[in-house]
Amino acid sequence: MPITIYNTLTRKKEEFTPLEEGKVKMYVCGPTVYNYIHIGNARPAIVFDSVRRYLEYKGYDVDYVLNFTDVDDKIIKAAEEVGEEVPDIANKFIDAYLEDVGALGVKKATHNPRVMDTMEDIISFIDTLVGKGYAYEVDGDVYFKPRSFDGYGKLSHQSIDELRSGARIQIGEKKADPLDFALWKKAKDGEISWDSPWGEGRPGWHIECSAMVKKYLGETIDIHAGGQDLTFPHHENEIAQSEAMTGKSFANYWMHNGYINIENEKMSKSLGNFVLTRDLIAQHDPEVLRFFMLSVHYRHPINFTQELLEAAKNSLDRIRTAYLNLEHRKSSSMNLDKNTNEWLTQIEDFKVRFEAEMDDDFNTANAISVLFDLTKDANIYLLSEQTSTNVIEAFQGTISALLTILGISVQEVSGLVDAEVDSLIEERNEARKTRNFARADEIRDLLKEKNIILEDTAQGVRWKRG
RNA sequence: GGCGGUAUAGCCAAGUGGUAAGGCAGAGGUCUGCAAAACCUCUAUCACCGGUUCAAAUCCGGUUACCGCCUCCA
Repeated sequence: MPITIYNTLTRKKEEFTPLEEGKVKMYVCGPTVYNYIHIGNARPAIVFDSVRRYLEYKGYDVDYVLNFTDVDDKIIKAAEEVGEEVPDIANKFIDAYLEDVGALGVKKATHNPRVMDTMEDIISFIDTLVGKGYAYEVDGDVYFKPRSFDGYGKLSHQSIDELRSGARIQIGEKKADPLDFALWKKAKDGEISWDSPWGEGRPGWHIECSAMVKKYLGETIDIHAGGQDLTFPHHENEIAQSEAMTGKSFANYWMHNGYINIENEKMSKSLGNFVLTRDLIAQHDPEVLRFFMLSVHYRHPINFTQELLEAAKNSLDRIRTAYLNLEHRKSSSMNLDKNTNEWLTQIEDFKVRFEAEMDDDFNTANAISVLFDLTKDANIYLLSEQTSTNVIEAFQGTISALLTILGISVQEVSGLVDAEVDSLIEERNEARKTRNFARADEIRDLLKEKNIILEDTAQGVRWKRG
């Protein structure tokens, strides 16, 4: 089955065909590193990481580039406020970003380019655009002229004349046309700056991505992704810059994830309802947050509340509990032939169904529902009086493999507990044999306080951490 | 004004022509010494109006509500 991707450019789901067989060039717009990331920033990180994981699962070699915007007004402002240098602020929040998304199960990108390290490429990119007549310099600033680029508006599906009404010229800007946007900004006094053919200054926001894509992935890439709000103007401008530069198609598939609301309201500073990823994962299992994000289709808006996160935890626990119960059953299983092949075939079917859902524009919500169906089947299998080791292992292997595509672990707990706990469990077993249930319950309560939950089964006592 | 999104059970959420997946929460039952886990059963005329069709949550027209982008906010 081919993978289909909803392409913002065409507003249709399209069959995915990479430029080069077996390889995917993918670029995701990363954060401006001036603060800890909020959960709205976490969404694209998680969503596109799962896209990447699935592509890799399907055998593609994915070159995954995620940039850091480390030179920008907001960073300069943040640096001024705390009296630190821009690079120090950037370094600090890049580290924090990597730590946060790492906890969320996001794989490391192939490359994490930074603006400061790409300066030469950016400057020469701008220089070429000026030379080709797509951009012009005014008093140390350089602007791009969207009107000089034919396809402007094709991503956001806006006609250039409609856009005009929204555009405006801010004080201090010297644009010839309100639509023009900055490629290079002249340095203000004391501001961090780089030397260029137009004097001291720094790059505009959009140009970095065009330059980085070209540098790390080439003139045309397969997938370009980011948050919905980046469609216009950021991605539209990237297309204009890059295609003006190369005369070639910039990206074949454009993917955009939907927004997150907090308690049904937009996250905003004025409402004071920013939820930092860092704070959240300090209190909750980060993978629960990831599971929560993936339980909604990536293009749809998602509403965040503590209650919904709690519900997501309970949902994920259902899958994880089944995995642990399978584990417990392993020791009392043997290699049986009866019905084994039927079960193995059935398990394989779930995998096929899961893939079909992921093939359909990465429908993780439906893929998760397949995981629940698989879980149910596993639970039903565990009702059998006799179980076969290879079926148990097939269930476990499949649950684990499919969760891994989503970037979530089964959270295997070690089968060992400390000696004291062990002897208590042993004592309780003896107590139960002699029908001393008062003592048995006492021990169960005692261990519960230690966050160890005992469950009696036909195959003996089973324990897990609460 | 331009472009776009969303409206499905108490809650979350799939589903774009063939009679409503899945999860959470809740109720009853089975199992259990009691629990837990699990299993079984139960809970929707899909925002509203009209149309097309043998058949619509799904297509068309209209209405309402909420939201996003058009301001370097993922």
